[in-house]
Amino acid sequence: MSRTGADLALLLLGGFRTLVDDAVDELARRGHHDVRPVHDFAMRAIAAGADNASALGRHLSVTKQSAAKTIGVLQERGYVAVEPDPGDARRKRLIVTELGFEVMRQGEAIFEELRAGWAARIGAEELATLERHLTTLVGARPIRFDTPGGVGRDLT
Amino acid sequence: MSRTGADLALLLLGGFRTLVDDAVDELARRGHHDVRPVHDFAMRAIAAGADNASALGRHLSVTKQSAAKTIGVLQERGYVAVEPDPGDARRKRLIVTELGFEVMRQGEAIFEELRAGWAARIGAEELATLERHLTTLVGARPIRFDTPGGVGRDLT
DNA sequence: CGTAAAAAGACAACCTGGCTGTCTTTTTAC
DNA sequence: GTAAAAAGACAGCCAGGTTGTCTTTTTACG
Repeated sequence: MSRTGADLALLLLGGFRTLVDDAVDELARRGHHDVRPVHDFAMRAIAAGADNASALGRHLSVTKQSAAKTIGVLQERGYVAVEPDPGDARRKRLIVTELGFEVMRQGEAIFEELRAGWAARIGAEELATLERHLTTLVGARPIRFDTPGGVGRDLT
Repeated sequence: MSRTGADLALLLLGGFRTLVDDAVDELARRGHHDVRPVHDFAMRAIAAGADNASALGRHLSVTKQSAAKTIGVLQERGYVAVEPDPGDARRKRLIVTELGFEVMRQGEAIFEELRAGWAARIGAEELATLERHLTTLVGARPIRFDTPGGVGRDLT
């Protein structure tokens, strides 16, 4: 059956939503009712080295103000701590807390289970091929998390 | 290289954004600066039979209030017309206008070009396989368009 | 035929995650 | 020493979603 380009876009979004919705549901079942995908991705970015709001914004391809909002929520919920940067008074250093790491670990485990389910359904080789193709097509482009309906713009 | 489940989710989102961002940019170049993906998908759903706000909401997996907002924007911009339903006074019938169809046609063409570019890069057979796999995995699940960071809920 | 339930839509307010604009403080570069 | 750049704070706005409440109309049922 022939598909249109728009259908391809919807398939990709559908795949994303399937994984993410299932992951969020499972995290909620495990007691974390207040974690959304952007939170997990933000914590991953912080743990990977984006340790201030400006850097996190760049990592997530959002403004530092938007990143700061997300940080505020993560801080409020105890997943991230903020402290002064000893080497630069302008900066606030971000630290993923133990609770934050716990949520990230559970998130990883859940995503792995979901991915394993996908591998079981279409074949591990086929899934690896699918991932390789998407890596080729998407490349290193920064991924933005705003509303699929929304249009982001280049950031400073 | 081994990938995590979260990376898979990001690859899917990245693929979606790549297509959609490029499509929106190209539509803007062709004079339609005010069309966002949710508008195109809403018009597609209306043209496919979701001809009132409640039905559109179900189609898009959002509340009828949210669908009504999108309809309001599309109406304001001349892409959709709203008229009373002769058979049911409660309902407002939605009609995609000629301008709306024009935008949809251009959107289709742009998405086809983008998809063709993908086929050129990884092979038409490989792309068809990727689509078939995603169709298997995503199935008929309704796709929601809210913020990837957001968590939608079951709707009435 | 009358009434309760359901459906469609309108309206208001809220939420989330993005944006722009403005400002202050601090660091860097010259 | 000063200008430019960077980091962050704050306010307000935007888009697209939600919930809650309400009215009108249709449907189902006794």
